[in-house]
Amino acid sequence: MDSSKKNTAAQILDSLTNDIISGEFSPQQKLHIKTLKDKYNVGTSPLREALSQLIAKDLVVSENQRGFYVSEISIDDLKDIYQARAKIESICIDMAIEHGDDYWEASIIAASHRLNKYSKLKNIDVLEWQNRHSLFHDALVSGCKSPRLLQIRDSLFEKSKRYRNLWLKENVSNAETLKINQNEHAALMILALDRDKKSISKLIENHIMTPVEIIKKNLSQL
Amino acid sequence: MDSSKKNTAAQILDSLTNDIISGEFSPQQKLHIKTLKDKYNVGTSPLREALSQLIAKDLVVSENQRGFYVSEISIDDLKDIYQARAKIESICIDMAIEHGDDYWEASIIAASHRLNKYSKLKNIDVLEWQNRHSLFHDALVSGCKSPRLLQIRDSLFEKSKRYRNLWLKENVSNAETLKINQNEHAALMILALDRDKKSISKLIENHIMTPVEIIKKNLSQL
DNA sequence: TAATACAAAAATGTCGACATTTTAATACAC
DNA sequence: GTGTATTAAAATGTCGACATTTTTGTATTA
Repeated sequence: MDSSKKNTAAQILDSLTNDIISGEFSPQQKLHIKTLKDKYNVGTSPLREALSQLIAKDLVVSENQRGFYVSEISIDDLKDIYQARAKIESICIDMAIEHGDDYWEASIIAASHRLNKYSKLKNIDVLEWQNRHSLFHDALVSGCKSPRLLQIRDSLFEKSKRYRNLWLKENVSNAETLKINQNEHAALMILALDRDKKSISKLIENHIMTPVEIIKKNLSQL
Repeated sequence: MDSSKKNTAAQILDSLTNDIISGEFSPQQKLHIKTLKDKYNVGTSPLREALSQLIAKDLVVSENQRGFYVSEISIDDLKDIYQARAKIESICIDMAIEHGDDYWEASIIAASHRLNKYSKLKNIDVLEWQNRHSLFHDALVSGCKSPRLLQIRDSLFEKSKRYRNLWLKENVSNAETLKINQNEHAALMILALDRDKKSISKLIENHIMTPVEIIKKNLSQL
C-alpha cells in the first residue's frame, strides 16, 4: 500500500470520494464535521482539507457557516454529464485515430478480446465485467496524447459513476442489452482500426448515451 | 463586496489563484506555509484548505511532508492546454449553433460590435480589450446549454491565462496581428449566424491555436 | 577534497481548544 | 393556536501549540 505514504488528508479524500460515489452518502446529505471526524478517526484539519478538494471536484458543496453537503444529483445533470462525456470521448478517439500507432491498435484488439471472452461467460461478475469494459474504452482513447483531455475524461467518468452506481444498486445487466452492447464494441474496434473518424464519432456518442434513458427511469422512481 | 460573506479559506483561495495566474508566484516556486500565513495574515487551517483546492485545480502540487509548490509550466503543457481549449470551444459552439435562439444571435452581434468599436481606437487599453474579447467568445458559446462543458471551458481558460500573462508581461499586441484577429472574429460571427458548423469548427480551432507559437517563442527565452 | 555522520534548525501536518454563528427549543404575547 | 422573541444547544471555522519529518549546517573521517 502506498496509502502509508499519503498524509491523513489524502487518505480521507479517497475514502470520502468513494463513499460519495458509491452512494453511502446520499445526494444533498449533510456532512457533519463531528460525525465525519468520528467515522474516519481524524482531526479537523485533514478532514476539512479533503472536503475542500471535494468542493473543487463538484462532489460537495458548502455554504459559509452552514457546513458541507453532498452535491445534488438530477436528471438534468445526468443528461449533461453523459452528453459531455460523449463529446469528450469522441474527441479523444478522434485524436487517438490521428496519432495512434501499432501498439495502440494492438492494445485495442487485446482489450476487446478480454472483454469479449468474459462477456460470453454464463455467470458474469459485474465488477469484473465493468473493469474489462473500462479497459477497452481506455484502450480506444489511449492513442490520444492529450493529458488534459484524458484528465477531463476521467473526471467526468468519475462523476457519472454516481448515477451508474445508484442505478446498479437495483439493477443487474440483462442478456439482451449486453448483446447489443457487445455488438457496438465490436463495431467500435473495427472503425478504430479502419481509422474511420466520422463513423466512430457518431457511434461512440450513441454508445455512451445509451444508459441515460434507463438510468433516468430508475432515477425518477427514487 | 460579497467577499465579506466568504470565509477566510475562500478569500485566500481567490488571492492565491490570482497570484499564481498573474505570475506573482513563479512556476515551481515553493509555497512556504509560514510565508503565506504572514503574507495573507491568516492561520494554518484556511490556508491549507485553499491550497487543497488549488491542488484539485492543478495550480499547485504537493508532496507529503515536503510542502506545496506552484505547478510547473512547459511548452508541452502550453500546447496541450490550448489544444484542449480549441476542441472544447469547438464543441461548445457546435452545440450553441444547434440550440441557439434569436437572443443568442443578438448577443453575438452586440458583443461583436463592442469589440469592433474598441479595436479601432488608437490607444487600446489591453485589459479592456481582453474583456471585450472574452465577452465576444462567451457570447458565441452562450447558446450551448451544457453547464459541465462551459465549466470545463472556464477552467481551461483560467489555466491558459498563466501562459498568456507570462507573455503579456513583455509584449503588447501589435497592430498587424490585431487586424488579422479582427477579421477572424468577423468571420466567426458570420459563420455562427449562418449556422455553418463545419466551417466555424475549423476556424475556431485555428483561432484559438494562433497565440501558441508566439507564446512558445517567448516562453523558451525564460 | 570529498564523503559521511551527526546535530541543530526549519518546515510540515495534525490536533484540540475557543470564539462565532447557526439551529433548536422554549417561553411569551396576541 | 399561531407567530414572535428569547435562550440554550449544537455546529462551524479559525487559531496557535505540538509532534514528526525534512532540510540545513557543522564536524569528523578517509
